[in-house]
Amino acid sequence: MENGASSTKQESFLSRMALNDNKAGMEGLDRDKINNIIMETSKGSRFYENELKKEQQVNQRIEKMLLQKAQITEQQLKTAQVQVDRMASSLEKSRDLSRLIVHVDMDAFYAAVEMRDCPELKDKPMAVGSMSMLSTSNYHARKYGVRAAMPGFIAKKLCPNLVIVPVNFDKYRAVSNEIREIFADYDPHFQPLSLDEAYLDFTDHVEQRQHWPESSRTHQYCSGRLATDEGQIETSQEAVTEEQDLSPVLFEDSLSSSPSLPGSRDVCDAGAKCEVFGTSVEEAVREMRFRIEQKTMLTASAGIAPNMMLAKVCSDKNKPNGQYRLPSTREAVTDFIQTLPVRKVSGIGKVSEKMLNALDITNCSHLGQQMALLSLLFSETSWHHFMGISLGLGSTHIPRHEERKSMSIERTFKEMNKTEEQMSLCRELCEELAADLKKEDLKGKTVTLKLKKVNFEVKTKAQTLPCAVATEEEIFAVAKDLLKTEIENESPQPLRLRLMGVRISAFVGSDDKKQMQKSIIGFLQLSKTDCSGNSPGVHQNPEKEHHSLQTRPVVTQMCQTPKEAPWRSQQRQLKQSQAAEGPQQSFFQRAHAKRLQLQVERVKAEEGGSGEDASTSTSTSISAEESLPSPVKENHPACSASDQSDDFFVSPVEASTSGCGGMKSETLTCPVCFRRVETTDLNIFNRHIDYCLSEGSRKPNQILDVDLESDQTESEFTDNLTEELVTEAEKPKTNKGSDRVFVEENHLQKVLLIKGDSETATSQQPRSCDGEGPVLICPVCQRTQTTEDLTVFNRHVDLCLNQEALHEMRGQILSSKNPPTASNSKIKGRDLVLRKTSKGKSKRRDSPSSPPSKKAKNIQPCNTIDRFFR
DNA sequence: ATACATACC
DNA sequence: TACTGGTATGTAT
Repeated sequence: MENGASSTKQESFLSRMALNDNKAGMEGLDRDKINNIIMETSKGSRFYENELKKEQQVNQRIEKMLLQKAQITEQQLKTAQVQVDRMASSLEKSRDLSRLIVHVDMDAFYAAVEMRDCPELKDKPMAVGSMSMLSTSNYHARKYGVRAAMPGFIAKKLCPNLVIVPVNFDKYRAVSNEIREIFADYDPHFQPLSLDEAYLDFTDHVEQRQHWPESSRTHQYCSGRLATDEGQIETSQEAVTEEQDLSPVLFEDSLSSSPSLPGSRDVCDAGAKCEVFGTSVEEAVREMRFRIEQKTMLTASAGIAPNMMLAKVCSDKNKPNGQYRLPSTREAVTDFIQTLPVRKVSGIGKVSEKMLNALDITNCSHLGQQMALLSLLFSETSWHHFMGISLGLGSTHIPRHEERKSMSIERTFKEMNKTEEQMSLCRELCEELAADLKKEDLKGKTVTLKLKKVNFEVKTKAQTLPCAVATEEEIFAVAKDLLKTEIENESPQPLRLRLMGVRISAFVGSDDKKQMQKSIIGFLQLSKTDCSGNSPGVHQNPEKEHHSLQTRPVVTQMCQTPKEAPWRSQQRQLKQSQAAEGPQQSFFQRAHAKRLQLQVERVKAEEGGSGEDASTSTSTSISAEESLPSPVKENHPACSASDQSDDFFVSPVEASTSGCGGMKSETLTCPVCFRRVETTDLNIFNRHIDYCLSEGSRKPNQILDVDLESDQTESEFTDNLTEELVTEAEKPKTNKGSDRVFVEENHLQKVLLIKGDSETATSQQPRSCDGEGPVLICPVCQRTQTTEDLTVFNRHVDLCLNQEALHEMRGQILSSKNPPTASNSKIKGRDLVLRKTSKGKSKRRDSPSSPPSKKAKNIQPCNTIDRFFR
C-alpha cells in the first residue's frame, strides 16, 4: 500500500504521456522502446510541460487520498463494510440477467474505410488524421505503438513508414448510415454511441427469431453493395471470413433480398453463395456482422452480455472481426469480472485507474474487496459506480437518445495574441455556433467561452442569461464580454491563445417536437422552458407553459431522505425576492398582472440575491442588449418574464436525484396508474410504466385528439374533459395535514404547487417543522384556498387548469385562425390527463421510439446508485 | 451558477 | 512545425 504512493512519485511523468496500450491490437508491444521515443519526441514541449503539471496535480490528489486512508479507523471500516454489504446484497437481488445486450463496434473504423477505398493502403501501416493528431490507425500501425489520439509527428517517429490519410467524415457518416440500417433490423431502438458504435437490445429479436423459418435467416454473400457503389468491389477479399472468392459480377442480377430455399447452405438462387444463421443470439449477432461486412466490406466486432457495461467490455474481447458472448448466469458474470482490469471498464480512465492502482486495485475483484475503503474515500457517485462494476451490474435497458445538452465549437490555431484578431475569431465562432443552433432550432441560456493559452492551460468562462439566445449577435455579446474580461485579466501581458471555443448550454425547448415530448415527460420531470417567445405559434400565450408545469408529481425512487429539496431553496429565493423589490407590472399583460409580478420578482431575486453576480449578470445583459438589433432586444422582457416563471414553481427534479440513501422499499408506485408495483427492480418498474403508457396510447385520448387532429367538436371535447375530472374525483386520495409541498405516496412523491401571495408569502412558506399548515393558493386563479386537504386543493387546481385550457381551446377553435396545434394548447391538456388518469389514459403519439424511455430515464436518476445502471 | 477535471470516441 | 474537437458528466467552490 505504501509503495503505491512512492511508485506514483517515481513514475509520475510516465502515466500521462506513456503509451496507452489498452487498445485492441496493441498487446505485447515493446512498451519501453515506444515510450522512450514518445518521451524523446515530447520532452521540453509546452504540451509536455503542461502534462507534467497535470500529472503532479493528480499525484497530489492521490497523496491526499492516501493520507485520508491512513486516518481511517478499523471501526469506520467495519461500519462501512456493513453498509457496503447491505447494498451489495440489495443490488444482487435486483440483478437482471434476462436481457441480451449487444455492443457492436466497427474495427478501426476510419482506417478501415480508407483502406477499403484505397487498396494500396492495405498492407501498409496507416492512420487517419494529420501530423498534429490521429483519429485512428490500422492494426498494422498499432504494432508500432501508433494509435488514436496520438499526434501524427510522434507516430511518424514510431513508424517512419506510416501513411497518414486525412479524415473524411462525410464518407464515414455515409457508411455509418449503412450499418445503422442493419442495426435497426435487430433493434429499432438501438443507441448509437458514435459513427461506428452502438448498443442494441437483442432480447426481442432473439425471441422472435425462434419462430423464423430458415429462409429468413439466410443471407447472401455480397448482396446490396453492388448496386450502390462504383468499381471498388474487387478489394473485398480481406474482409470475408469464410468464403474467399467473391466475384461481384456474378451477383449483379441477383440482388433480391429474398434469400433462397431453406436448407441450401452455400448456394442460393442464381448461384449466389449464402449462409444460413441459427436462432441463438450468437448466431443472430454473427448474422448482423455478416450483413455489415457484405454491405460495407468492413468488419465489426461485438459483445453479448446481460447488460451494457459488460457488453461493451465483451466487444473488445475478440476484436477485430470477432464476437464474445458472456453467458447470462450470475456465475459467468462474476467469474468474468474477477480478472477484468478496471481500466477496461468504460468510465474508468487514466486518472481513476491511477488512483485505484495507488490503492492496489488493478482488477475488478480488488474493487469488490476494497469496497468499504472506497466508500470512505470516494464520492457517493463514484463508489456506487465502482460497486456496480465489481458486481458486474450495468444497465439492462438501453436508454433512448437523449436530447443534447450543449453545443459547442472550438478551434486550435497558431499563437494568437492580438485582441482584434481574437475578437474577430470569437465572432466567427459565434457565427458558426449560431448556424449550428439554427439547424436544430435550439436556444440556450448559458454561454461558455473556452480559452487555451499557448502553454496549454485551459480556462473556461461562463455566463448564464435570464433568457435563451441563439443568434450570432446574442451569443457574441456574451462571449465578447467574457473574452474581454480575460484579456483584461492578463494585461498588461497579451493573452496568448492557441485555442478558442464557444459553447452554449441550458437549452430551452422551442420546436414542436420538443414541446410534445416535454408535455409527456413533463409529468415526471420539470424542464426549463423557452422564454424567448420567438416562435409565435408556440408561445402565443406564456401561460400555457406554466400550466404544464404546475402540478407536477415527482418520482423519487428508493430515496429515504432527500437532503434538501430544491424547492426549499427556491422558496428561500422567493422570500428574498419579496423582501427585496417591488413589482414591475409594466412588462406584462394586465390579465396576468399579479402572477407576472411574482415572476419578475423572482428574476430579481436571482439577479439581486447574490451580490456580486447580480451586477455582472446585469451589466452583461445590458451590454448584450446594446449591441443587439432591435428585434432581439424586444424579446428580452417577454423572455425573462415567462422564463423565470417556470422556476417559480416547485421544481422537484433534483430532489429526486440527490441524497438517495437506502433501498428498503419493496414496492414502487406507478405514476401513471398509481398502483403499487411489487418490485424494487427499476427495470421491471420501468417496463410496468411503459406498459401503462402504451395501454393509454391504444385508447384514444380525447384532449389530444382534439388538439392534434382538430376533428372533434367542442362539446365532445368538453364531455371528455368532464369524464376525466370524474375519474379523478372518484379516486380516493387522502393526504391530510401535510405541511409540505409534496405528498408522499410510498416513495413516489407527488409535488403540489404551492405559491404565496407576494405580500404574504414569507409567512406562507411551506414549513416542515412547525405545526401550522400552509396557506394554499391556487397558481391558476390566484385565489387562496381554504382547505388544507391537498387532495381537495389538487382537484381545485385541476379544475382551474381545465377551465383555462378549455377557455383557450374554445377561443382558438372558434376563431379558427389559430387552431390549436400540437405544440401549444395541448400541453396542459396532456399534462392534466397524465396526471389525472387512473388507468393510463395518457396518449403516446410520438413514434414508439421516444416516450417510454424518456419516462424511464426520468425516473431512474432518482437513485444515485441507479444512475450508474442507466 | 461557475470553473475545472475526467472520460469517451 | 506539430498534441484535436464535440459532448457529457463529475468534483469543488
